[in-house]
Amino acid sequence: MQKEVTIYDLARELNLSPATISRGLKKSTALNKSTVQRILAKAEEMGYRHNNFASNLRNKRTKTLGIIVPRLNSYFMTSVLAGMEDVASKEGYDLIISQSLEKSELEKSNANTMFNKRIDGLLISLAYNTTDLTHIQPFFDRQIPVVFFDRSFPGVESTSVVIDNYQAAYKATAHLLEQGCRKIMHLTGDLTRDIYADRLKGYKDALDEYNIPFDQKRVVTSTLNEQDATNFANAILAMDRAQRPDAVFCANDVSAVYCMVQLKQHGIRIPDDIAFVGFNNDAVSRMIEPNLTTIDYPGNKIGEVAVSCLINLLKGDENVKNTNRIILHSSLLVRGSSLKKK
Amino acid sequence: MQKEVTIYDLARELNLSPATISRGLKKSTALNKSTVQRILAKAEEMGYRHNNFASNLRNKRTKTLGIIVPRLNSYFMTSVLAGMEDVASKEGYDLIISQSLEKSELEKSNANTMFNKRIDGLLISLAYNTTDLTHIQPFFDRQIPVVFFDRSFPGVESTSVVIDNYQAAYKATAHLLEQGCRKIMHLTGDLTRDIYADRLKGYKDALDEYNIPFDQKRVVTSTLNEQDATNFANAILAMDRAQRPDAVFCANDVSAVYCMVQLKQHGIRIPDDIAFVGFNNDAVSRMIEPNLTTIDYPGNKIGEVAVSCLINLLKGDENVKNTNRIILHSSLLVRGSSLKKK
DNA sequence: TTGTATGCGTTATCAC
DNA sequence: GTGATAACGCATACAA
Repeated sequence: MQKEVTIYDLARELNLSPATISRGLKKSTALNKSTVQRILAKAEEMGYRHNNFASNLRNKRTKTLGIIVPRLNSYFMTSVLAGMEDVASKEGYDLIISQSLEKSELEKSNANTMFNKRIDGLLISLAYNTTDLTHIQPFFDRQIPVVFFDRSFPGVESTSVVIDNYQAAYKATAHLLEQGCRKIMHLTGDLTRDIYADRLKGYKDALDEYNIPFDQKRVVTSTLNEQDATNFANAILAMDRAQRPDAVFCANDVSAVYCMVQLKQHGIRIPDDIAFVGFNNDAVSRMIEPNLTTIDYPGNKIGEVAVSCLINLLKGDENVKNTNRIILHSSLLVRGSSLKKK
Repeated sequence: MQKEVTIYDLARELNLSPATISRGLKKSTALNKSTVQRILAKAEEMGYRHNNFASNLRNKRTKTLGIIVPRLNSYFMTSVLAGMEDVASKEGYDLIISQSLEKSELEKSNANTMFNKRIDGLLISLAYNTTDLTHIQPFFDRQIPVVFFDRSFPGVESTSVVIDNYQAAYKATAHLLEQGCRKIMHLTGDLTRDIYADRLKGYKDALDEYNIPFDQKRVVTSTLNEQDATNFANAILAMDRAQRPDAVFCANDVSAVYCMVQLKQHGIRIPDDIAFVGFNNDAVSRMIEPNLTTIDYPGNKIGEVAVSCLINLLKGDENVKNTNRIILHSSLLVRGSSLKKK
């Protein structure tokens, strides 16, 4: 281990006090411009590296943000993280990232770990089956700011950065209705997650707008994974003609794709027999044939906004503190899977 | 900000010295068992949290490992990270994760950031176009251990955790040959990355084994992304019948899938006209029809091994220091895309 | 087995 | 403008 250069070394070399060096390094305006220049130059020359630990110890801040996500393996999540990393690093914050793998248990344990690591703030997108926020309570208790993104919690006092899932689902469903579909099924996730509840509501209201009676049997709740999507497809295949849907609106792209694969293997033509709309604009939506119509929304932006928001909270910004929801724009990308030939 | 409990608080409560508390907290065997118990109990009771910063400052270690990956958005990478997180957290290490997005420039800047954050060790999978290791030199200079995984660098003195890409590619190609394919094309990535060079070699040697002359025109280098895969497919479509391949071996699944999609849209039947083999066992390999034959290898395991290795290095383990490559097992998963009907 | 004293590198509070 | 000093919380060499 090589010896590290400290402010004392710089002080000695420049015949200044460590205090002055410390100020110079952060370009304090209370110092002579020329002094600052000399200090910066010397630091560069001697290969000085700021020591976060001493600094954190002194400041009682860790300059670290914790992130808990359900999974990292979607294009959406990757974009979110990229956006977060971008803003965070500009503001000098580190990120600690962990996955809950959609399990509430793991989410709790991750939150606990982060609490013990004394992160300055937490960014979290909830797991499927998280039904309470007791594991977040320690953060609330210590006034450590928490920002929810994408998957939030109803009625929570923290800020949430989300899209208008209701609106997006409404648009998706209305699009199918415009294509002439009348028996539209909806494959959704756990309805305790507000994003899925909101999407269901959008679906319902669109039907209502077109005077199609809502039918509970047309809504299927699942984990949206490969197995469930295939099961869902099999259920459709088992229906008699009169029952069969002429369209399916899935709450994510992955489930839509697996479902389409299964249906196609059994001779269902898409979109002629059944039209499809997904959600997320994942890469897979462009791999399936026909390409999947889906809802696109900006992961990057969500990440950027969430971190900015958190950092403003850390700075004690009162405006942010009173902001409950930040809603970002989403749009419908129409592709082959939902375009009925006229 | 609530006041934190320190070892001094515990010392006062228990009428012991801070030194004893410090020892007790790490269950030093030099202490009375009962003393340790009392300390642990009190710590629990008072809500004591260990302060990493004070500890790191004292120890001159950060207990943080840096990870640089090309991208986070594949199932493989997610598995690798999960494996890394698992072992690292068991050993009390934090992870800082960053993406190079396949750009050497970004990789350099990330490495630099991590160097300045004083990570104890670095885990890196190189970007496509990284041709030198000058950005890693500072780590070598300061004897900060570096472990390469998946994508390594030829001739580097550090340990690498990889699979036998040569063997895997050999198996993949031999499988196609056994299916009766004779005009096998290979879509590969940047050949400066040894994994792609090795795969090419495996492809060549398998051909050789079957006495098929190697033809440079049958090998296409690309970035393996959506656009390149589609272009590659178009090039195949533009060939006259005699030239057209009867099989394609792609260096990853994503390119194979995009290529298949494009070919299918132009009436090519898979596997009858052209058989396909990919690499990675990504989720998309099971979304395409027919399902893609691919090479499966354990991301989790690679992550676990890489971190164990790095931690042993940090402990000064000489055996690891002298280990140049750790090679993990991979296997061929045969699926519809390469199974010619007899 | 436990206690004393000190330093890790930085920064904030006073001084001057 | 700049300097002296203490404090952040922990861990270790040395004493007892």
